[in-house]
Amino acid sequence: MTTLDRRERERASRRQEILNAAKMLFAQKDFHEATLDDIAEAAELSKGTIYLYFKNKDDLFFSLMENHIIGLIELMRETLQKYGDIDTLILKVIETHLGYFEKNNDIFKIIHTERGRFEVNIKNEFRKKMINKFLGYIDLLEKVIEDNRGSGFFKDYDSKSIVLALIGMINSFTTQWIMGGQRGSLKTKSGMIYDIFLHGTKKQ
Amino acid sequence: MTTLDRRERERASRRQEILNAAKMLFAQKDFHEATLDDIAEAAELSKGTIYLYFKNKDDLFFSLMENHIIGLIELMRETLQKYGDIDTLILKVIETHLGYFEKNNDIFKIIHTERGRFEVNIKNEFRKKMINKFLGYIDLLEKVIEDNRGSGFFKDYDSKSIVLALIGMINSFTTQWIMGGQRGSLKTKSGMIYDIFLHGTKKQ
Amino acid sequence: MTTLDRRERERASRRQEILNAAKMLFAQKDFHEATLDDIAEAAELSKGTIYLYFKNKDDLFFSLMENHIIGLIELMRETLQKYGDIDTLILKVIETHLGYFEKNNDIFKIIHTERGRFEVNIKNEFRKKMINKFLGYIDLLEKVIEDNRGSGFFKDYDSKSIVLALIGMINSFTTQWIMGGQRGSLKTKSGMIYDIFLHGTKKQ
Amino acid sequence: MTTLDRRERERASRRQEILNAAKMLFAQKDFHEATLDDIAEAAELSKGTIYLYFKNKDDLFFSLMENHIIGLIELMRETLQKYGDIDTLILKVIETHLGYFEKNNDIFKIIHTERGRFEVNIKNEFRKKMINKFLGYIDLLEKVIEDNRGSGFFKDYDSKSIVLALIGMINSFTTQWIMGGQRGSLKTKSGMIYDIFLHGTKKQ
DNA sequence: AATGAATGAGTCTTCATTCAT
DNA sequence: GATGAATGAAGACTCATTCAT
Repeated sequence: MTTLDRRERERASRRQEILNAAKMLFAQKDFHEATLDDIAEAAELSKGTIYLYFKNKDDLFFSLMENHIIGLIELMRETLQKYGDIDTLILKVIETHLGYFEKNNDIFKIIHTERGRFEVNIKNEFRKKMINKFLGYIDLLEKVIEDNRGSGFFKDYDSKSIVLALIGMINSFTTQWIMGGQRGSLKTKSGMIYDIFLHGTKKQ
Repeated sequence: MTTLDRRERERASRRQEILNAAKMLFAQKDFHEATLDDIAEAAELSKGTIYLYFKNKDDLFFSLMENHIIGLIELMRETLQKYGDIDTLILKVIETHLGYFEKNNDIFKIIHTERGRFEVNIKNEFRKKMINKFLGYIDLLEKVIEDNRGSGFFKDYDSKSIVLALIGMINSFTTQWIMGGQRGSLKTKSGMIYDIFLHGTKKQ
Repeated sequence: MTTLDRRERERASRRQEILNAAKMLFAQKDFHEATLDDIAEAAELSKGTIYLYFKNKDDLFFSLMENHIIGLIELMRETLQKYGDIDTLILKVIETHLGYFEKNNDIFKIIHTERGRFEVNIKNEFRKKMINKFLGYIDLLEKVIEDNRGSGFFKDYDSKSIVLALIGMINSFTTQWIMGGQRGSLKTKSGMIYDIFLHGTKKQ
Repeated sequence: MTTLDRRERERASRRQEILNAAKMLFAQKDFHEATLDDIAEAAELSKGTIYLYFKNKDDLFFSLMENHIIGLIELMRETLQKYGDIDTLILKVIETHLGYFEKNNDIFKIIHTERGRFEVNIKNEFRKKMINKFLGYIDLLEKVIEDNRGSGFFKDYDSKSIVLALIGMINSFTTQWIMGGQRGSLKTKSGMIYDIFLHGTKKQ
């Protein structure tokens, strides 16, 4: 079935092209301002074709997001398996997170622009699915804290709060880096974040 | 000029009614989904009237934001003048910020939903003005750090980074509180944020 | 409230203009082929304006139909009150029906073109409402038969069947007249229909 | 030429499959609402293949109709040859017509739904062809009347009118039967229609 | 012959903005 | 100043038709 395979591959690659075009546009304009005409033009496809690959604009948008959240979660999972020492682990978590968005800064822009939309107003199914993916990521990090509770490493705040503190800082620096025009490497901030977080949350 | 005064006052109050209606709707929907029809109806005014008070939808939106950022800055200024001791000051800064958004959670929702729009993609004038207001707030806090550098209180990271770390954490908890349905008082988080921030950024 | 009255009247007349334009176009093309652009242009209005008077295309279409069915029922009611003698009554019923569609032949075209659509496939609410209006008309005529049953005038077939026979013939001739280009007066057929129906359904 | 024959036969059967799928769908939806995608799926064929058998959607639709009108005409011709006595003949004509649509009620639904389209607004060639087929059927029945004029059986109305009266009644009952959900046999109405028509059109 | 991916014109509908009253 | 009717540009989505494989 080589023909079928090829067709399958072509379909997948076409889908990817659309997602790439969409990524570019959603990073520039916001959801409502990026039109399907724009996206089709950027993908060098006709508008109708997009509907062969995605049910509608929402589907396209959330597929894009989902893919990337999944990608980030995968990457983070790998990191978590590689390092045992909690100290190192935290640094690596920060680096992985920053690294991912340094590389995929378009996606960060989109998440940053649209996140509020599905966090605050959960109306439709797509958004609900989306937010669950996000929460999955938080959960993953929460477990890291939880698993290292015994070591007496962290203060007695609940794990979710500890994770929120970390994520909050990371996002803050990422935003800053994006707003400043992505100058230099975002990863250079890892050390500082690590330091502040570590001393901030460590049992004295 | 009592007549003029009254006219002036009436005009201002009308304007405020529109802003209130807009606040309610932008907190529920998102910029593009909240229509001027909605807002006019909520303000119990005709759509055309809105254009007598605001140049267009963008102007209405950014006036709303601007008012509140100014309000927050005012409030923060007062706080800063009241407390001299850096230790106490930091706690009070956190409390003031959390307190403001606990009270004005509609505005936080809007900022949270729309922030990305003017932070990441600065296209039009309104947005540029907006972002400057935000930066003004950051500057204000930066100065607090700067003014207490001599005391050897803070680590040698640049002041902006220290502020970003703090703001990032605060936002993270505020988002969490909003998403969780504003249960309890947001201010209860002040202590924890203070603790983490303080130990995280303090010179050992 | 003369101003309100005038506004009311203007609104009603505008609505009527739209209905007239719609009538013209639905008589020429079918529901799907007559576009809102066409209708707006014929009404010398912008497309958006139509939506100030009708919820959507379906609403416009069914309002048009409803108005006319109601009009026909009204007219028929008046006829029924004027004549007591069953013999005359039947002739007048036929004349009224033919007269109505001779005058409103656009509407007959539309009903004839679209009737099947809501008779056979009753999906949406509008269509359900529509068909009920039609059935109301049939009911009205059934009652005429029923009320004259005692006189031993009609054969013992159920009233609905008797009415269906009559309506069937009337429609057949109206269609023929329309297809033939509305030449001459449709009402000239009354006598023949009356004759065939009367002798066909009369008790021997 | 056995190969050619087989190919011929296969082609014909494929064509028929498409027509059957189309019949099913046009009976459910209406010309514009039944899409070629639907039809292709129902026929278990690719959309493109339909275009190898039919010029376009109109062609498919009218071929379907044409086939059936031809079928009805054939059937009626056979009936007409079997019975000599005008009395019996009329009953048999009614039974044949009702029988055909009882069996092919999908087709009746379609004709009922779409008839207006080609009867009232004759625009394109397909439709013109269609209407001529219909008129051919009327002509056939007209000839029956004409051929029995000598016998002094029918009133002196023109034959077309007499046929229209008959067809009108038949259609009226068929519609009723379809709308009522095809309960019982439509043919049971033959007697009544025959009775009303006979006495209605018979010379006294 | 058969496929089904691609097309793009065409449709309904929405909504910020204007303007006569 | 206030109104709200009218506008029309713009957007998401559909679907008959074509064509390379």
